[in-house]
Amino acid sequence: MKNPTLSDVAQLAGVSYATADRVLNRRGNVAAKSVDKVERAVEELGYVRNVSAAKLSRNSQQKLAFVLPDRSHKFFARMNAQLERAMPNLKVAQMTCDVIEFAAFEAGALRAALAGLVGQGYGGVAFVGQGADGALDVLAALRGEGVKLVALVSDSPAGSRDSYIGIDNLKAGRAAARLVGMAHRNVAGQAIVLAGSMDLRDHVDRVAGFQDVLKADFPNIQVAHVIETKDRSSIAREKLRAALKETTNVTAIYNAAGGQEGVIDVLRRFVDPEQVFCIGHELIGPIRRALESGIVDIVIDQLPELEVNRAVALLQSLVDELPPPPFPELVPAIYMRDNLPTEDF
Amino acid sequence: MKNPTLSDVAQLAGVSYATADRVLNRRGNVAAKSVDKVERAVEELGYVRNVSAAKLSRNSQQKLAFVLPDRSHKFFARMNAQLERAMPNLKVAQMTCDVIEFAAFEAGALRAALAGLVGQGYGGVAFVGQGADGALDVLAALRGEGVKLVALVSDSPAGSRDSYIGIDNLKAGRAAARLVGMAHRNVAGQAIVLAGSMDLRDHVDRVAGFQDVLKADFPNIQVAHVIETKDRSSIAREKLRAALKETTNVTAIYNAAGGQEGVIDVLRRFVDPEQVFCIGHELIGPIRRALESGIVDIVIDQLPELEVNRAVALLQSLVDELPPPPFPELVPAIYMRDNLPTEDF
DNA sequence: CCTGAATTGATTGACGTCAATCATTTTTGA
DNA sequence: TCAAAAATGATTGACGTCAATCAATTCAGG
Repeated sequence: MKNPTLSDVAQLAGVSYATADRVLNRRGNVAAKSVDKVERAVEELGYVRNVSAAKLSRNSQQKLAFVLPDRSHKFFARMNAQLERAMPNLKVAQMTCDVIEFAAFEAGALRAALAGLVGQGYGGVAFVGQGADGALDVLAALRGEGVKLVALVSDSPAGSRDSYIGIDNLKAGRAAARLVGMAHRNVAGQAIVLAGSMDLRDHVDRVAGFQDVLKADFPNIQVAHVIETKDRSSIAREKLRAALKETTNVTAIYNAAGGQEGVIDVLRRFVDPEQVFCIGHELIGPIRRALESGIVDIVIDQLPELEVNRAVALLQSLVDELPPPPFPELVPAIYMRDNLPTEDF
Repeated sequence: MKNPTLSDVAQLAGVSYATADRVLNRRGNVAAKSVDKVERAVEELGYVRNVSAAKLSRNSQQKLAFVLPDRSHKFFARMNAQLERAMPNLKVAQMTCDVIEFAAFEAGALRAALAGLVGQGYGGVAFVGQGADGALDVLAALRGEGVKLVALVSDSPAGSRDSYIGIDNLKAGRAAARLVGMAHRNVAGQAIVLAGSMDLRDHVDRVAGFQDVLKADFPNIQVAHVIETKDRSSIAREKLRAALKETTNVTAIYNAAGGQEGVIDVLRRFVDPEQVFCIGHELIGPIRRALESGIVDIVIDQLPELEVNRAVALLQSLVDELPPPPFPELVPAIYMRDNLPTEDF
């Protein structure tokens, strides 16, 4: 009924409490055969450390940090808001959480933000991996001092973090293409694709997935343009407008990028929603309204609230050295005007 | 830096530790003005109970139970498996979790299963609410002895449980209709709808949502039949076959029910996938393969693994009287052959 | 003002782990 | 075989809360 304690383990192993403790907390100076005896006893009793007692004894407030692009990007504002909602829960777990914002798409900004965390005693850090390639040394420094790292939304190289939480962008792009294809019903047409930057792995993946499926299953839909917007509305507006002018029979627009206001602007003014199937990413205010009014047909959303929840839970288990929660694969929502969430983002 | 303790609260409030304790743990026999003083001090210090210390002191193994339809239903097998994966995490939280299976679709089976839990000292119970109408008295009995209740997948009446975890089936049906409509591109056609039983709220909602959207936005798609299958493959097979025979120009099939093997059978043998847009619910083995082979176009999945995770987390917070985690609205996955999860269910 | 009831104060052992100290025993190597 | 090194044992205070006890004080009603 009652869980075994470390004393029980020691007793069964035939060693003192002190030795059992040395084994479990890796304090060293233990003979191999003692380690063995203790481990066998742990196994036999199914001993698991009483986390409550451990935390209480250690009596340490763990510090977490979330390093996110500034919240002027509405997508990251959603993450920020969710983090805010999670604060009470973090508090009862005896943790604090700082949010560090950095200028998105500015080279070196992530690096600088992360560098500020070195030596500050953080137990875990979640960061949006966009631009992490230029921060590998800082990430290594953090890990070196025992900080647990979780990449969010956009992955950083495998060796540089403990875990990644984000969607599979290749699949997202493929799904987008399938939906476009379905909506065409074998009618031929031209598609325009927008991406923030072909330097960003996320966007590259989405575009690649999109093109793969079109090529394989819907050959009569051609990708006429792949536009780079740098996630800026003004650029998107101009380039999309130009592309529309020089292309006949545009039947689909896939915006794999963020910052969609510019795209919607053009759609609203120059495009017949009946003729053009339009699909984008991330449900933020303006996009939602475009969806509701029929200008946009589908929005793929990576559910940042869910990602934040997972990051928090994962960091908690990492810093306490507990087994990670069994997360199923993260699958983005596909929103239409008919299944929008009740809360507005 | 360090969190305030109850002693700090007592001191600030100008009462003894004992009195502060009496207030926080509702032990009674405290004068109103003392309660007030303590509450003000709590507020001012931002005191939150140290959960680790509380759990340690109480030293109680909490018992949870999940009451699910038997796992011969592959959908519930998925839940079962996820629960299995969550066991280590429950163990470190000093909790145990029993899984009680009952015969699905058998009147009284849920009631009987729940009745077996009364007086057994459970701290929290999650149950699939299908058929809960006949078990309201047992639910009341459980709540009466302090058991926290969470309805899963299918809700039970609002007053009979603490919380509900499941998808919005109306929205799911609406989304299904939208996808069907998109794929028709203004071409007229006939749709066949299948449901397990029109007594089940879930299925009724899905069908209603489906019909709503068709009526409003795609009037040239008619619902020719609404078939009740009792979630049995044999019935689905027969009735669908008959419906197909007597209907010309069938262009869509929406299966809102579980137990889809029968439907797939018929599709495989008698239906041209090119002509008929087919959409169903819940990604289980056979459906997945039908999706991959092009017989089924879309599967809406309510992500039972996620639901189980939430139920576990929610029950934990309920039994420990902690603030509930900030869950965003649960949105079902829309699977196509292109965005299937890596793991097979 | 007195009495019984209500309220408050003071204190304590337990919960299981951590982290430390100090003494003792065993092992190793020259 | 002996000294140094390695390993082990024994013990302890702290962590913050819970749940209990018992004594002391305040309050209400007659």
